[in-house]
This record gives sequence, C-alpha cells and structure tokens, in this order.
Amino acid sequence: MDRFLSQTAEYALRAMAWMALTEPETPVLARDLSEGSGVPPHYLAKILRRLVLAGLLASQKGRGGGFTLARAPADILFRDVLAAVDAYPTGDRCAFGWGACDAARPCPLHASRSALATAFREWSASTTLASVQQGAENPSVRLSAALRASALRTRARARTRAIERPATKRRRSP
Amino acid sequence: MDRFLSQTAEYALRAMAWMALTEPETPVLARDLSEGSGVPPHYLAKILRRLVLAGLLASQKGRGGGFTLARAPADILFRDVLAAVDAYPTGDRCAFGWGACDAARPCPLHASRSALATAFREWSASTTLASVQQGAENPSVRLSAALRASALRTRARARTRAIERPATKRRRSP
DNA sequence: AGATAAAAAGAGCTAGAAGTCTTTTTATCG
DNA sequence: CGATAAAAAGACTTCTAGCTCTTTTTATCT
Repeated sequence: MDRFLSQTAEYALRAMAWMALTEPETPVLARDLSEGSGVPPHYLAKILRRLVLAGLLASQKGRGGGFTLARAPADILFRDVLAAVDAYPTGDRCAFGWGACDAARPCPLHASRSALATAFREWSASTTLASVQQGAENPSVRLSAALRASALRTRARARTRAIERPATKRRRSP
Repeated sequence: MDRFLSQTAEYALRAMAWMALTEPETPVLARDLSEGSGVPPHYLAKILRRLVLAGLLASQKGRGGGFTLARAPADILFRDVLAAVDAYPTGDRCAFGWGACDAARPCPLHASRSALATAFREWSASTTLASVQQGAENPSVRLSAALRASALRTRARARTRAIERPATKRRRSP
C-alpha cells in the first residue's frame, strides 16, 4: 500500500488544488487540467462532474467554457472535496463487527478507532484549499508556468488541427 | 464510504483484538475466531497466516492446535498489524503527481498531506493491542462469555458429528 | 445556419480486493 | 497404525475501483 486516500480521492484533491492555483474566474479546460495534473482525462471528467454536482465547481459548456471554482479556496474544506467523491469515511459501522457500537456501549476497538476518526475529521475539516496556495518557495509560480505551458499546447493543438485539415470539410459517418 | 481502513485491515485488527481478549497461551481455533468475530472463515485463515508470517501470532497444527499471540498485547502496535496485511500506507508517492516531492521541494499538497500522514503514523505507532483490553464496562467479560459460548458450540459440533456417524467408518473417494 | 468546441452521458473493460471451495500437510489421540 | 482434527495451500469466483472509448448535448463563433 502506498496511499492514505483512495486514488479517486487523491485525484479530486489534486484537481481542486490545480484549480485553486489558476487565475480565478478564468475557465480551465478539463483537458488542460488533465495534462497538467496527470489525471487520466476521461476519469478526471467524471470526478469533475461530481465536484460540480457537489457545488464546489461551476462548469460551462461550449466554446470558451470550462471549469471554475464555485467558492473561494478558503471556503472549500478538504472534507467537502472528499465527500463530493464519496471518499469521506463515516465510520459508523463498528470495526469489531458489533451491530450497535457507540460511546455508550463501546466495542473493544471503539476508543482506538475513534481516535483515528477524530484525527481524520479534524484534519479534513480544518484544511482548506487555501493551504495549497501558500508555499515556502511559492509553488504557484511554478504552477502558473505549467498551466501557461499547457494553455500554449492547447493553442498549438488548435493550430495543428487547422493545418491538418486544409480547406476540406470532413463529415463523420451518417 | 464507510470505513477508514480496508476491509482486510479491519479484519486483521478485529482478529488480533479477539486474540488479545482470550486466555493467553490457550490456542484459539480459527473457526471459533471466525464465528466470534464475524470474519468469513476461509478469508480469516489467510489473514491469520499473514499475521503468523509477520511474527505476531504463533500457530500450532493438528489436534489441540490453534493460534496464540506471539507477544504480549502491549508489545503489538496497530502499525504492526496493518503492516502484516500490507495495509500500512507508506505515503511516499506525491499526491500532487510530482515525481520528486519532499520537505525540501514540497508540492502544493505536501504540507496538508504530511499532516494527515503524521497523525496516522502517530496513531498506529502509539496504539497497542493492550488498548482493547481496557474498557469502561470491562468488555473482556462479555467477550470471554462470547468465546466460551463459541467453545461450547465447538464441543456441541463434535458431539453432533459423533452422533451423525454411528460406529460406521466413512472413507472419502480414493 | 453551420462549424466548432466544450462538458456530459453512458457503455464497456481490467486488475486487484474480497470471498469461496477443495485438497494437502501436520500433529495428536486412542 | 489408523482415525481425527487442526492449519496451510492453492485454485477459483465475485465484486468493485479505476480507467477507456464513443456518442450526445449545449454553447459560441463566423
């Protein structure tokens, strides 16, 4: 094992982190986000959808569309992001296998398990997307550069396509 | 999502917790452990094997055999149990997708992620099996009762089998 | 209107986790 | 020794997270 959270949860945090590091209000393409963050494009699309449904992102279809943060980074908890992709553990089922298990009638594992649950809840409820914006070496500089590069690639792709298709109109099978 | 750890990790902790609550030195049958803890019997067998290989349990084959704790509960960390079933996250891969990411060159998610990792490590390295033995309502009483009942069922099974097979000797297909 | 560009939807694939079943090995008892 | 009782081994199945591919919908631009 090499990670604490599920792959999907990590992808969701990664995507939101990227969003928090881009120019606010400017729509970001799923494709650029995928290339920049390394999350598989189609899988990222599904994750983004869930983040939209959870009210953390806003999406705009069609030309000039893309994704934008729905709220200020400081108002988006890690917990919100995890919950959006169903990666926020409720921990309501007893680890010991008991039907009922609470503070009143704790199972032998209850106390230890609660300690972990509490630590996790405090972490995810006290950490916001704003935390990714402050770095010792100002990582946003590097990130902006990466995204700029990505945007340049996007324009390059457009140009390439324009060249590949010289004046002839193509139509897909009817 | 409803749990913090993988199903296997939870089963491993559950099994070890049961072991810590039984009479020391007295071998516990995998079957009784399964019935008592609710872990599927054959799956539990595999988990127990891993715990033996990790040096946390001792096993004895044949009649009168079973499983016993290899060390005192206070000397068995939750971390040890999780590591035995490969459920101890190393967290060495960057959550942001960077190849290199450490305290020197942290990714934007590094600090937050480290906070979680630290909390988890401290929890799993400071919690031992002894923690399951101390409960406000002395859960070991209830557990001992449950195990006693389980042991009784085992003897009942033996009796039943003895009755089902009255003096005739059966042999499996050659 | 028509071309284009974006998100959205949905069907399907794959590998690994979780769980089952059967057989084999090893020990003990009578 | 032979019956029995336990763990151990291993093949096999099932389910689901993660991932891919294709098509559809919606918006914008000329």
